[in-house]
Amino acid sequence: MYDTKWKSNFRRKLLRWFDDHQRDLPWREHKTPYRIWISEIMLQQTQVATVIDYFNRFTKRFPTVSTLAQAKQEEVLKLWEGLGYYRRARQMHAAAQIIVDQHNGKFPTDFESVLALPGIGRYTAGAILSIALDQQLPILEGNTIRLFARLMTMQSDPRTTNNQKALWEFSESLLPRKRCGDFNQALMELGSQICNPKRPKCLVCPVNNLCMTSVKGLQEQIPVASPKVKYEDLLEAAIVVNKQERILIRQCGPGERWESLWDFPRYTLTQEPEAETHAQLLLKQLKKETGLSAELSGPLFQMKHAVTRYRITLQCWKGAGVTGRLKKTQTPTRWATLGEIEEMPMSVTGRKIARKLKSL
DNA sequence: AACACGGGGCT
DNA sequence: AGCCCAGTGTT
Repeated sequence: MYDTKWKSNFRRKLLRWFDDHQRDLPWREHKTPYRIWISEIMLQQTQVATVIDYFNRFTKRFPTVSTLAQAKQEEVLKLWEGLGYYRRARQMHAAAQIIVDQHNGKFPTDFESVLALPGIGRYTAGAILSIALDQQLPILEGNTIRLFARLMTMQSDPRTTNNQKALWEFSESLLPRKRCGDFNQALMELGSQICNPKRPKCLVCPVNNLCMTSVKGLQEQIPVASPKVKYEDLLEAAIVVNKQERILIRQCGPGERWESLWDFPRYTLTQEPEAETHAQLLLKQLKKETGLSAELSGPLFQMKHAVTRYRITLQCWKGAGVTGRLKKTQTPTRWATLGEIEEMPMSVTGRKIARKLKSL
C-alpha cells in the first residue's frame, strides 16, 4: 500500500495542493532559521491564529539572534505575556545567548547542534532545518499524528511509544528529495485545514483516494482517542495589599506556576469554610511570608480560569490598614504602582486583577 | 509512561 | 464542558 508509487503520488498531490492553498502567514515571508525558530517555539501547543500578533511584535523588537540575546529577560517575557508555557520564552532567550557564545551568533545548521539547544526537541529541530534550509528531516506533531494515523488506518492510540516510533518512521519514509520544507508545511497545513479532528473535509482532500480511512469512512474512529485528563477544582485567593498608591506584588519562583512572572500574593484554600475563616487564614499566610499585618475586606470579586488540569476559582481580597515592614522574602517582592505593573510581565490572572483595580 | 507546563478558540 | 492546539523536559 505504501509502495513507491503510492508515495510519489502522495508527494505530488500534496505539494500541488499546498501551492494553491497555503495560507499567508508572517513567518512564511522570509524563511530564515531565526524567524522559523521563533515561530515554531510560539506554535508549540498554540494555535496559528493566536501566534500571529505575538510573532509580529516579537520579531519587530528582536529581529536577530543577537538582539534577542542582549535583551533583559523581563522584556522577553513581557512580549510573551498571555501566550502561556513561559518556559518556552526563558529557554529561547537562553538559547539565543548560547548561539552568540558558541555558534558565533549564527543559528546552527546541523541537526545535532540545533537539537542541543534548550526548548528544541526532535520536532522543532526538524521543522526549522527543513522549512528554512530545505534539509531532509521528518516532523511529527499534532497535525501529522492525526494525518498519518488516518493514512495508515492506525487502529490503536497513536500516542503510545510504539506507535510514535512507527509514525516517525512513516514521516521519514514520505519525505521527498527536494522541497522538504514545503512538504512538511504541507503535511501540517493539510492536517489543520482538511484532515481536522472532527468531521474532516475528505470530499475536498487532495489525497482522499490514497487514504484508507477516508475510503472506508473511519474518520470518526481514527485516530483512536487518548485517555482523557480529568480536571480538579481548586479554590485560590489573591490579596491586593495597598500602601499609599502602591500594591504588593511578587515574582513567582522556580517550581511554581508562572515562574519568573509577577503575580499578586496568592494562596490555595483547602475547601470552602466560612468566609471569616478564610480571611484569618489569608492574613496569617500574608504575615508569615511578608511580615506585614493588614485587615481584610472582601472578597472583592471572583474569577474562574483553567490551567493545565485545574479549574480554579480565584477570590480576590483587599487588604487595608497595612502595618509592619516588608521582610526579606523567598521570592522577589515589591511595592509597585498600577502604572509600573502595566510594564511588567504578569500572569494572566494577575493582569486581569490589575486591570480590574484600574477600573475601580 | 506519566506529568507539568497556560491559555484561548471552537463545538 | 470538553477537546484541541506546528511539544519539551523532568521524573
